[in-house]
Amino acid sequence: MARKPADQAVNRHDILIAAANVFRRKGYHGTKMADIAAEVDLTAGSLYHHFPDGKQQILREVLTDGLAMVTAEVQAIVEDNTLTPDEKFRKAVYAHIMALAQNVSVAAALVFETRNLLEDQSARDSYLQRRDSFEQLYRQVIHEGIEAGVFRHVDVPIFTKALLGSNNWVGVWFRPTGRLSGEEVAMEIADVFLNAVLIKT
Amino acid sequence: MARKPADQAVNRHDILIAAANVFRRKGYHGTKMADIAAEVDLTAGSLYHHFPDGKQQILREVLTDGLAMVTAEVQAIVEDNTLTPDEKFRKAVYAHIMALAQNVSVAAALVFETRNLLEDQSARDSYLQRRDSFEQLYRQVIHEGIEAGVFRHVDVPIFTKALLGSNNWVGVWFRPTGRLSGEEVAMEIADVFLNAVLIKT
DNA sequence: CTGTTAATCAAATCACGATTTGATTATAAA
DNA sequence: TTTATAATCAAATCGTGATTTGATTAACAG
Repeated sequence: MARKPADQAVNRHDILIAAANVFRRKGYHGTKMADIAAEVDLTAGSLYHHFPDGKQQILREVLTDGLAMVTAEVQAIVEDNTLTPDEKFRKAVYAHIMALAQNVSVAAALVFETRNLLEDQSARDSYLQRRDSFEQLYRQVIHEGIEAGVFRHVDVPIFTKALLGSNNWVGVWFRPTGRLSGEEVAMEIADVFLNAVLIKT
Repeated sequence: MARKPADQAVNRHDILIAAANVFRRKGYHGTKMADIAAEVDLTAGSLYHHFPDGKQQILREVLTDGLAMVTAEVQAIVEDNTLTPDEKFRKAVYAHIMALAQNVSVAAALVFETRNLLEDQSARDSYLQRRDSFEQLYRQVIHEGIEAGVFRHVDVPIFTKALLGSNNWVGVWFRPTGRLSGEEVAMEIADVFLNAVLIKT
């Protein structure tokens, strides 16, 4: 009945990656449908075959997929209850930064393009809600550490914002070709925040 | 010879503030000249009287003025050599965040709109250079603390990026009507990063 | 083979929004 | 008062870029 995609045919995922790349270079509004199309050797019109709702839909999917990816990484660690609070915290931050460093374009989109989602009231709300849930993961980890008596009594919401700010920012400045690898950066930043919360012995 | 501005006439500064406000709501590309004009009760065309180079010039001035303002605040503290390294660090972070919290729209522009400056090769380069100088201020302070033996041997560039990430992010989420005042937020975050670098006793 | 649907393209559409232009008005200086 | 200039407006200009439309081609199902 239906036709199976041929090898050279582009798929939705290729387009989303391409879009994220262009978004990083030019920003959502600065990106033309033709730019995204060119990146995957198509014409602008052809994109509507894959994304009937056009540019806005592409942005929406770049962000939801990106957030889902990052969330999955962090959640896996948060749910591992064999870890002590400080190990859990360190690993969560490490995993978070690694996920961002390995997908810089998507990471940058998560920082810069979320604002351009402000149409589609429903789609946007559901995205923001998932973003809040992600933040909640960190609050929970920090809270557990405080309860367990290993973390200082920091203001959890503010500490979390500070942490997210640093991590998100990695998506803005990190370059795989830089002085340090993603692993090293992730390690260093995890260390900074762990030192910031740990009770001094 | 020339005419002195009447009381009700708008001036360049009013327009820049208005522009920053609209930028925060809609982003640079999402902002129409008419939007900025409306904010100060003018028509789009009239803006060209104050900013002959149009929208791009307005963005450029919002950013350069904003960066200059923030830099001035931090620099004043960095240059005060009566302060111990840890006091200097804490006060610099505090002043930085206070400056951002008191000018949220400008702060948000510094984060989100710098990318849209990517025209005017010269103007852009000079801006980026000043931004680097600002970052350099922090690196210096941290370096001094390490030399003085009061700070851990953190990776200075990475630690600085982490700090800037957190601080910049304040411009994104902070609302003057929120649970905590700018002072409280500034205090809390300064505390987080001070604890992160201070050598445990 | 033949028919059906997926993928793609080239060429319209169609709006929107930055900038320009040509008055018009207000105010300070003389 | 006059006059020059600043400040402003309303109405064109002029491109650009998202989306639509109507073919055209390709690959699988039968």
